[in-house]
Amino acid sequence: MNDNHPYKYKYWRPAVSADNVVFSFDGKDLKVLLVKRKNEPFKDFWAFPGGFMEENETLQQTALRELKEETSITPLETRELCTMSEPDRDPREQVITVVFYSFVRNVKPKAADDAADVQWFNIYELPQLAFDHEEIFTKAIEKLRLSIKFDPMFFALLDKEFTLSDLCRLWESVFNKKFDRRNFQKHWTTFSLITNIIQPVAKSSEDKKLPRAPKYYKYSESSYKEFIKKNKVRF
Amino acid sequence: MNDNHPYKYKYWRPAVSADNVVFSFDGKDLKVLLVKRKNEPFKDFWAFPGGFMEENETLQQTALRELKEETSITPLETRELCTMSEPDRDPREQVITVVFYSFVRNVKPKAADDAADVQWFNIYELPQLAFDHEEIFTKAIEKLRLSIKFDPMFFALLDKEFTLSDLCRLWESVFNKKFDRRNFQKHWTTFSLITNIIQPVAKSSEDKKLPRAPKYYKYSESSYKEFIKKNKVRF
DNA sequence: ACAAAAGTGTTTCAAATACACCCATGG
DNA sequence: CCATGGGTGTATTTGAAACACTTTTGT
Repeated sequence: MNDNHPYKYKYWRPAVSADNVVFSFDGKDLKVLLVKRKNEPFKDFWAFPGGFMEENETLQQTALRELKEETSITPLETRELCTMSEPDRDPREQVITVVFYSFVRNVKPKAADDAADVQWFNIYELPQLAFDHEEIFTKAIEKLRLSIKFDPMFFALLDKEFTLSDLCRLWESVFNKKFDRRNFQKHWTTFSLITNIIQPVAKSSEDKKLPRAPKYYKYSESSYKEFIKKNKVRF
Repeated sequence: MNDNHPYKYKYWRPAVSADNVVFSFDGKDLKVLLVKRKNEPFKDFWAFPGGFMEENETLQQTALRELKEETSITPLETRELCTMSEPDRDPREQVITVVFYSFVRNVKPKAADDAADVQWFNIYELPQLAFDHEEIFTKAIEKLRLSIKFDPMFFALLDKEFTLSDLCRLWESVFNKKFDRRNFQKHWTTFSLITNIIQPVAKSSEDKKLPRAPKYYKYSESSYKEFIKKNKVRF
């Protein structure tokens, strides 16, 4: 590195980027947001939206800023997933990337300047990805499956008012397998209705055409926090 | 930044460091490894061992290299904890740090050049820490408590051959509370002996002076993997 | 009348909890 | 002979699992 630089710490430094794994759920399939790269390296490959860090922002801000720039999407909440730092993960020079994941609902992305295309993909039907993004995706799915039980952020994937069938379909998408609807419902109507984590609501507008009208529920953050407080480890 | 630099990506870049939260367990208390800083900023404050990234290494390698340099300790395994990137977390310029955590047993650290002192601290009696390291520690404890049930790395905190009382004391240290010894033992002698995750061994050297000779167990990685395979999510 | 989506019910079984008691050893 | 650390046993309760049946409505 040129010695005539403004840094106080005289250390080599990698380029630093932040990427986003954004999930959404259309009521049937879990989707993940990908952008088609307009530039080298990996031109025309699909990749998770993201970009380079700028001065005076946190990496989370980098992630959200780039996501908005490239796809016009802004999730309410993001979580850190992992950091990728293999020296040759970018063919040109060493770039470390910090990956965040988030959930959104019912949003249509708009492709921006440096992305040729933006699209939701069924998580079980992904195209080939740029860089080490397939490895990133594997980590994201693992995190997803680990956290669905206790991370209330998951409810961001559902409408504010949802049915237990909706919730069940979400779980089935996350684990890519069928669950027993009866036991699934019982679990939530006993365990979770006692804790009030989900609460019944009178659904105002009934849009779906269903043989029988389902009950609707909403997620209660305050009850969730109450539950977490009480739920201590014992033996 | 000076324009005459060798980087292909012409972006601003922060200094990047890696830090280590290293836990150990002396049979009674959980400890964490801290170094006393010899240099500014935060001179004479205690901090987690770590340092700046060098070219052509991964962040995990950075963490392990710095840990070895500063304390002479090399854990068998490390895991990523989080990334800290608040612009003002370092008073001189923006430094992002990727934090790793690991477990070791029975090692004495040796202070090195750029650390005035190295010491194990009871995790419930920590001194004031440098930078945002107290926030890092809070995250580390949370991770610890979340993962003790299913992360086999935890057994690295025990001797290869351990008693169920040892294991119980470890849990008690992690959660900072007492467990019912009877139920704790039953849990491991039923659930986990069936899965063979821990297996009884004939203890060779009996060093402790106890009223009654306890049974000794060892952790079985292969049985753990077998268990994880079978343990599927259902409803 | 029947398919399709939604709801409820029962029985069983495994695991967590909350308890009490016995055993061996060193002082 | 008793305190201490270690081991075993039993009753209760809870939640998960594996099952079948009923309700509503559009066609």
